[in-house]
Amino acid sequence: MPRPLEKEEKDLKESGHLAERDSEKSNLGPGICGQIEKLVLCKRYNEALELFEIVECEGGDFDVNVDTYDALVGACIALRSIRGVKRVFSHMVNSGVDFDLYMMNRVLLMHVRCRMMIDARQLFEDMPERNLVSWNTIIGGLVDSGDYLDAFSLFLMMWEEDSDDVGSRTFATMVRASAGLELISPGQQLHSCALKMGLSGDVFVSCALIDMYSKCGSIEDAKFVFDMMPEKTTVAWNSVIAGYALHGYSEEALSMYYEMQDSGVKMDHFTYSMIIRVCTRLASLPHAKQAHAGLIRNGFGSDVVASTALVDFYSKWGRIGDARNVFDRMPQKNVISWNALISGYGNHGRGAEAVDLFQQMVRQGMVPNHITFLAVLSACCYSGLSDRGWEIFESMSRDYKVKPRAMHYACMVELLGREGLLDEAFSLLRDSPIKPTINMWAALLTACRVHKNLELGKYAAEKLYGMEPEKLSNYVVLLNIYSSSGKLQEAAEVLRTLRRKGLRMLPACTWIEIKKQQYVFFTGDKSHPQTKEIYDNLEEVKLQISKHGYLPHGNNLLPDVDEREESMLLHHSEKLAISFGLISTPSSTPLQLVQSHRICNDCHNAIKLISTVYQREIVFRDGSRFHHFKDGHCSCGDYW
DNA sequence: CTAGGGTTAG
Repeated sequence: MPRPLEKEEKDLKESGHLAERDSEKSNLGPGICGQIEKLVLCKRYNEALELFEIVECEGGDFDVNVDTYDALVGACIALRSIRGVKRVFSHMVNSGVDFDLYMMNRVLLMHVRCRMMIDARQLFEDMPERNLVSWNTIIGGLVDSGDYLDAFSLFLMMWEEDSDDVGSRTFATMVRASAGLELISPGQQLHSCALKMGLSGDVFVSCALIDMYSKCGSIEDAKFVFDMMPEKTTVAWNSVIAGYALHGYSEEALSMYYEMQDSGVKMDHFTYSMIIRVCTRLASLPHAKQAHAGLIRNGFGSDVVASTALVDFYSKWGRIGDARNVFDRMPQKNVISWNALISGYGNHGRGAEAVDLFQQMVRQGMVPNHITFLAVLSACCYSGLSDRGWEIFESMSRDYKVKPRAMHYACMVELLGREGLLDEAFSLLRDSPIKPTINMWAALLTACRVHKNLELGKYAAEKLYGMEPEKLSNYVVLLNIYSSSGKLQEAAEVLRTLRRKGLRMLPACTWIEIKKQQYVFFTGDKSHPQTKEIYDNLEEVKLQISKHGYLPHGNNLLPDVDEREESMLLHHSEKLAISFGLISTPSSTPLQLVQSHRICNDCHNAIKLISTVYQREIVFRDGSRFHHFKDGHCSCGDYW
């Protein structure tokens, strides 16, 4: 039963929300209707609906007036309770209460909010009269549930019925529908209509337009609409930043964020979530720390989404301890938060802890999804926990009713491949209930490369050519397999195929951030002002790691780059970047690098030794995965 | 009617 309402009642009376209540309706006991209305006013919606249900069950029919129905409808809207909608609505119908236009619109909204779109459409059809609110409610509901085309046809009906009555709200909604369809032309038409009707100054229309243009691929138009806004709201800034982030313009997104900060507009948890994600892509620790501080300072520290983004950031950049800290402080966590941390542990080569967390999450009643399983399976895979991996793989559909998808099979192919069980890996791929996908063949091909199985590797590579003939890296892996086993003729053949197809290898580049500044290095790069120091230091590094057993072995494995680079092994972009990092940061500072291609064997080996000799943690993201080098070991288990 | 923007994997 509801707890007493004295405090809220007092507050409401003082604020004028409660007037001469209780006396006027006394048809049922001690003012049940009044109780319900008060509970709704205090946002205690669950209790309001419970009370309604109790009275309904006990008393059979009791008189409820319009205000109480309105309150109950409000409770259903707030709670999105389908059960509530059914009960309240049928009570209303049976009571013969008068559905005026206002009440019809409320009832319509109640159905829309609870995603009962079939009933909502029927209600709308049956309405004896409709106004702008009715149209907006039903059209908005259709857009929210992704029925964009239906939304358009209703909008056109509305337009024909009375085009003068179409307001800015409707326009904003329809612009959102165009964004959902990812069709720019209806969006443009709506834009010009809005201009003609003088609605373009409307904040909501502008924000919807920004979002629509960026989702339809025109960030320039989005920026134009944004620039035209006389007063830029938080959402306007967020929308345009989201646009840049969506298109991979991370630097632009970041600089817009600083402009937003300077403009004095309040930033919210949406802003921070996006920016933290941008920092993840840019591998920028200082900017991420700044955003983390801002998040806390502005009181969004307990936001689930932003905190999850932070967990992801810290774990991707080598700071799994910090990730864990953020996670442990989160007052609420969702599946995504757990997934982020589990895959973090997996990427750090800490599979046992990932499995522990998985079990902990299940014990706490969190329901794992397909991504959870991908995270925990790949954690087992990276750490060589194959028995545990198989157990979990088998339990996922049996105990958790999550059907393994192609990616889960690809992961298990990799798990077998790591152990050198290539035939078993191939059988799993062939016998899986899913048609083998690119990822499954690629996992097999990687296994063949690492374990030097020419025949199967060639077979997998050919499959991949058929599936993605324009993708360079497939050819390069085969090229590597051939050249590393001395099959030079075959290697030359692959190169000829490449030329025939006009596929050019792109130069590899590595970038590193020092003091909030990004530096990019190409192989043999001499454009940096400190070039001499970088190269001299590299010689010194080579000398130091040679004492610990470093031997250049360029003929062993080509990187995914131009063959010219083979002779420039020592000057690979990752080595240059690391050399620069070593001389530009205090000792024991971790280094963070991003590489466009897959790291080559020689660099991988060299970096492992550097991490020991110079006592540096080196976090390296390459084209295929995440490497965390520490004390001479890499989190990938030397398999990538 | 009270709109518009955000997090995990690939």
